[in-house]
Amino acid sequence: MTALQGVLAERDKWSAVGQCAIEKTMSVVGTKSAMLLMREAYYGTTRFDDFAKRVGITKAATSARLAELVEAGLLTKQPYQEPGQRSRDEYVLTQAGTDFMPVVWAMFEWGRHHLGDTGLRLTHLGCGADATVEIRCAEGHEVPPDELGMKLARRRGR
Amino acid sequence: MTALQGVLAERDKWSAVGQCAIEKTMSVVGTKSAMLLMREAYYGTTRFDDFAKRVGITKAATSARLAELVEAGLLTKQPYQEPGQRSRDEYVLTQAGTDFMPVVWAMFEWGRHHLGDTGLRLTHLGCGADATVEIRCAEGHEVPPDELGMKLARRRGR
DNA sequence: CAGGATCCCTAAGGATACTG
DNA sequence: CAGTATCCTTAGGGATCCTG
Repeated sequence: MTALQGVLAERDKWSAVGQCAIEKTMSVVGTKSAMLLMREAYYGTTRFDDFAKRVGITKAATSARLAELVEAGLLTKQPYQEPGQRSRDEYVLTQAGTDFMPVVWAMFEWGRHHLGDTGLRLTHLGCGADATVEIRCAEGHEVPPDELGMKLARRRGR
Repeated sequence: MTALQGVLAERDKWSAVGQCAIEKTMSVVGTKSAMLLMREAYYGTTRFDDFAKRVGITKAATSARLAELVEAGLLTKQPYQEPGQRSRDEYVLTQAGTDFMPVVWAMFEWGRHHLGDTGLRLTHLGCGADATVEIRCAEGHEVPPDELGMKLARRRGR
């Protein structure tokens, strides 16, 4: 039982506020290949062919998905030049792309627990302990499902 | 620059370990409607028609997606009976479904920051502070992108 | 209320071949 | 290496109508 279930009465009001952030996010990066491309970007991949090979999708799909991720602001194309070669582009993470990490690693963690563990673990390099994705509040408390709520904040201009 | 980028040398070895957890997760719940159905489940929706109406998809899609979520173990069908009515099923969250929260709310938070804020906020009901989705280690440290690593643990039987 | 059936359209993505 | 172009298959999902 999650505490959010208490908000059903207000829920319909929120729809009126505008399209849900989850829906917008899924529209932008809601395909398997987009998620896997982001994963590869986190692993350090920057070259087109490496993306295609490591994700295991065709170049056509790679091209389409990378273009969308660039357009959505998660990656940027940056020119680089190897000696004797013409200038090419590589795909590097933006701040928005790095901010997307919790989504990808939350999926990783959920899959690991519920769909079979491959032995891979996220770790905190600073102290060596395993890392995971959690819901926490600004006061630093871990927020269990039954203490998670939703509120409609007064919006400040922007 | 993320620290994970140091792992590229080992990365190809991991592919051999088996299909990535992110990929498996996306195969199971990788559609926009599945995510939105989970969101509604967190808000407390349990009835078929309410899911269809609140998510804004057709009953055919609702039926297909809910069946997949039940099969994947995120929801269960539970019989209920209203006085004078025949017995029907409602869809309730399982533990695996509740465990999926970080994925959905991480998308919510990312969309809120990068695709336009609707004013909705996650809150910790216990203390009233805003809540968010973070990467933390077992020692309780918040893990910034440049301190997040990946390691291949020895797998223990199960 | 909780679907199933049918029809149709679009997006994702594989395979293959070609280009600068 | 970094794509583009073409062809084809499948899955997601809207619209509409029907059923217990």
